[in-house]
Amino acid sequence: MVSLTPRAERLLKALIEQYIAEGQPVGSRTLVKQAGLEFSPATVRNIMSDLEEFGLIRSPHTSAGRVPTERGYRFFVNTLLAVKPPKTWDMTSIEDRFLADQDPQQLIESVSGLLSQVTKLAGIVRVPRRADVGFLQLDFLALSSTRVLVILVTQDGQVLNRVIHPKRPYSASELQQAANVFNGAYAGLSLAEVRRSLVDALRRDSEDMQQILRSAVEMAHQVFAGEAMSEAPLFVSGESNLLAFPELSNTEKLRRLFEAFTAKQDLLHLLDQSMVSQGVQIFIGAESGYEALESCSVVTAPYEVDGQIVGTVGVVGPTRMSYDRVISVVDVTARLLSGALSHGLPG
Amino acid sequence: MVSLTPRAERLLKALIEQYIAEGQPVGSRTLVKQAGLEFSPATVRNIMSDLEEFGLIRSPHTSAGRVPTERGYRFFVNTLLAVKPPKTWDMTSIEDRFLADQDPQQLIESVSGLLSQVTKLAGIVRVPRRADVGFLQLDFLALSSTRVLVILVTQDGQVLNRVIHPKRPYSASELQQAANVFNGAYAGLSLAEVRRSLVDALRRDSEDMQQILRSAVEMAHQVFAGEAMSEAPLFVSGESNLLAFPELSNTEKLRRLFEAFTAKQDLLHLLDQSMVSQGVQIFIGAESGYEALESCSVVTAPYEVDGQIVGTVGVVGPTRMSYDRVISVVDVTARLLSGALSHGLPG
DNA sequence: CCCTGGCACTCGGAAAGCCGGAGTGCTAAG
DNA sequence: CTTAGCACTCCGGCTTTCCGAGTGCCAGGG
Repeated sequence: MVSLTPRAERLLKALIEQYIAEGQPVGSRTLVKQAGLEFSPATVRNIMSDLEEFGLIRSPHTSAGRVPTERGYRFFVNTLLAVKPPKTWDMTSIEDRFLADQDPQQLIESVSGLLSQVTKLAGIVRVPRRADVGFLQLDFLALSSTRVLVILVTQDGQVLNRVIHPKRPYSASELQQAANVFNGAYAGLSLAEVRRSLVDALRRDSEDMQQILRSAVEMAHQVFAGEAMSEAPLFVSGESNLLAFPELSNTEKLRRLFEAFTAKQDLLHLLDQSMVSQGVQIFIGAESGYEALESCSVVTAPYEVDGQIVGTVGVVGPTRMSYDRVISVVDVTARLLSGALSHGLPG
Repeated sequence: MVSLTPRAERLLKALIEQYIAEGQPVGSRTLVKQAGLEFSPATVRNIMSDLEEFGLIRSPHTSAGRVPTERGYRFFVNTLLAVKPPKTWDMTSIEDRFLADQDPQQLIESVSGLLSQVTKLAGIVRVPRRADVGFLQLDFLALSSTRVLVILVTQDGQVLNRVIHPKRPYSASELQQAANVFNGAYAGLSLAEVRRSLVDALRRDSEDMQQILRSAVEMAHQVFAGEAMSEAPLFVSGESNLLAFPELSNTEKLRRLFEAFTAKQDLLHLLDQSMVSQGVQIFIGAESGYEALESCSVVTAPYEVDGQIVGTVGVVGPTRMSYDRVISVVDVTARLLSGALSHGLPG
């Protein structure tokens, strides 16, 4: 870790803040004026020279001002940034969203929209991979003589449904009974485990299985084999906000970025990393390790249900973003979401 | 309607096809070469001059070639275009999607992705506004003593669920009974009508209502009052495909367009229009009436369930798109979707 | 020793000028 | 009516010029 004189730190902070605000390389003169520094441009130039040696800033070319490097941003967020609570205006618009009492599921999905609206960047939310969550119960509901609605409820309150066409008609009471037997047999496992058990049970095809359980297993298998189970558990919104940033508006990069949003693969991996530790995490530029996120930063924070981390919320924007604002927004959103989910479930 | 000499029509067709393929203004010389015309560039210039007077083509500037106007595209699709069935390759990739037996709901949502993949443009799907579809049945499922999962099934196979927290605990049989009574009372109405009835029933608060129905009405009301009911019934995918087109890559237009995709309002109105009549509809450029879709065309086709139009599939791309290909893809997709939905439901 | 004013230097970006090419419109001849 | 020829236009790309912003360095002053 580099150590700078207090003056150099002050300067760097002012420079980065200025650059975040304006998006233009900032020169010694403007920096003196803007930050109200008590020394001259020449001095500033000397200090800048040092900062450049440390790799914290660089000049795009000889006679432009300086812009922060990724390392500069990193130093900035690590040691120069005092994260304040969100502006009251932001705060209220976030809280409003959580006041409306909704389904956990709907709430989670809406959070990405919330984040994008408040930060004017792209909001992302990663929900638990379906296969990983706990199985709570299954129910069969006859829609007609040939169609049965299978409802799968997970322990975290997600509901999955699918219509299947069983081989023979079942009466309502048969279905009821089948569900009861099934729930008894598979209570407490994770969805992935249930799926595995189902495959086993079908393969064994044992005669000793109750007839009714057999039916249930066959029908349930159709749900657990469905692609809904392996769906990428990621919501993105407000991608179009990123079009407003000139540093991203140039064709190829933008293209890559948007494809990353659609493919979701990379983002998912990134958010997985962020789930291992608590609190806000920040990936600046290449730190994320994904080419598509080259000149972007990602700010994430995990949220939890009953003390257990289950997902992540976050924001994607250009490296030149208002880290203090974004960090506080992401942080408070994750907290409120955790609260809303943990509050809503027990009781 | 303008009437052109066969030669002029041939020329126009060749010009538009060339322009769609290359995206560059096309001049007399290249046109002669490319289309293998048996007359000279000078003649072509004369004819082009006529076409320009008719407003079918225009030159971006004096010494560029000609590009089609919106009117030109319109004439092209109306009278010059022979819509062929999709290329076999497209066809198989479409059919593959429909082979996988899925939920109607999942199928519908996946179609926008399908369209965008096949056409390399943005795919859109409009599903019935929730409030308009017919009510089929409601069910209550106890998750815990304080949480009840309400499952709402519509006649077209959509399933809506929501967790509510009733005032007092209900036993499974009470819930069962409540659902039965409720289903009997509201069978056959549209969701909007059900909602209205519920509000009425709650307002009247009449003593003569069965106790169990009262409970059902109260719980159901929480579902019908939820925002899921009024959700914009529109799916968009593959927006990022549009970044590949140079004519759209210029900042502000693109921005508008993407905002239209997020806001959904305009697209929804447009698709509403397309639902009134059968078959493929094409909105070229300003024809749609929405500024955001300025240099875009929209190709749509309604799909039906049991002979009733219930939604629309479509594609959004630059006015310079391969209309023949896109039209046939949209058409066949709508047909297959109708087939899959109508096939799956009865039985 | 550090700060500061001064100065020469560099470089990018805008403006201006200069082709070359592609394409047109017109005209006159076949 | 078609076509070859020709003059003309205008865009795009290229170079040139110029200006301004900003730097680095140096020498003088606190």
